[in-house]
Amino acid sequence: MKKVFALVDCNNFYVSCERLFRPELNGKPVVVLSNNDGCIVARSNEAKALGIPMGAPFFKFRGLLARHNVHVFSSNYALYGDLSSRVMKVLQQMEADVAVYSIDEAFVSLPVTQIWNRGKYAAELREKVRKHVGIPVSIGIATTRTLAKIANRVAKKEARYQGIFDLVDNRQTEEILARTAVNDVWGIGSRSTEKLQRHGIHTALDLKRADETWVRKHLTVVGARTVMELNETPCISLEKAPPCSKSIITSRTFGQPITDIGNLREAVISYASIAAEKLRKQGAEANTLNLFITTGLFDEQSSYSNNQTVTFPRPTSSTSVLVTAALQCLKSIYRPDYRYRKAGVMLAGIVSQGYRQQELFSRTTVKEEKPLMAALDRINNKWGRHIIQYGMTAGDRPWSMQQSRKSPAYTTNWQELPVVK
DNA sequence: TCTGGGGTCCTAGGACCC
DNA sequence: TCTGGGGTCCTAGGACCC
Repeated sequence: MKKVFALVDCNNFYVSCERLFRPELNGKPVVVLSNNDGCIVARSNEAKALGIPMGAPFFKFRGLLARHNVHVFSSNYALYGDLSSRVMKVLQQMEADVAVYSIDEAFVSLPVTQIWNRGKYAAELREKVRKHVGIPVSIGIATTRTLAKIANRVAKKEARYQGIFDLVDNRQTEEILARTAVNDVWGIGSRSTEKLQRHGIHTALDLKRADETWVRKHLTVVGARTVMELNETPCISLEKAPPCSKSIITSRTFGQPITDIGNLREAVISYASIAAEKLRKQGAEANTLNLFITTGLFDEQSSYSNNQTVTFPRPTSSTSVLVTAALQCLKSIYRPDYRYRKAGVMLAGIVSQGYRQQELFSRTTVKEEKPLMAALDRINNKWGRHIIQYGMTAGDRPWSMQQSRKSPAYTTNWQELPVVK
């Protein structure tokens, strides 16, 4: 029997999270900003209706937002992450095979027994999430993930379907594909869209019927897979539980440009520490660390970017080792007199600790360091990130983020619990 | 003044080996 | 005139996603 996928996608997720604790904002225009209050990354339907595009720079839309009384929030990832895991938990309780795809989306592979009953099953899913978490979701159902994405768009856009749309054995399928622009197909970005349009392919239906060899040649196997998926042959697979990620990046744009190496060092220490924490959370260790610094893409004539990689003699997750390596990199690529805007630490060559090969000759300090790192993580978890930090000086942090409109961490910090009056 | 952050996968090309 | 022919592994860069 054919598999059937349901793509469950939270509606305007970050906005819905904010509204959960500010119900008076339902029906009003709301947007959420990226780190540093840089871009608009989530919009309520009312904000979309005002013509605010996804990813728009905040400063360009300030006027419009003010004129229409749009509520603006800085991003609150502690809140969104917590609500996301609650949504995913509800899905997992439905005896389905759940592949979490992003913070606000999951592909649910329907249990065989529910395939004939899929409309009802989806409605039940949707209701459970609403009741237990309070976040509205839309569900698209189809025989491949690419088609489920398209079904989800329909569910979201057309109110009459009440948040659920089913493309399995649907006679309207071709009509819907004909109405879907090719750049709205999952996996087709702007570059591919250009190529396809030049070749006369404008809609999802055109792409479905496109010549496979041509697609393979110009869009590689990735594009060819998309065509197969449009033709109901599933070939994009997702790991249910990825063992551990292949790379970890921690990078930020600074609150203000930095020239001083002292400030840069502090930012780098902080990013390396966060990356090390992420690594330990997965029970993993990394082989290499890469540090990059840049003056930014939109900058004046004198721009400078550089990066450097260190490879460790053996994989590590120790904050002190990673911080030391990052600082060495910084020393060798730092050039004075530039206005730096961003820095980042990237860890790669990641292996889970269990897989690490035994070493014969190392007189490691690992034994003593493990409990230290565990204690560090415990304390920072309990009291908030970076209560304890490596070699930081107190005082100004010109590099730290600007987030002037952040909502409280309602669900993850005892100090910020919502109060019922 | 002001344009995010964190990932994945694929391909081409270089280095190296026999 | 006319450079061997495969392999493998690694890295950088492109494209895409949310």
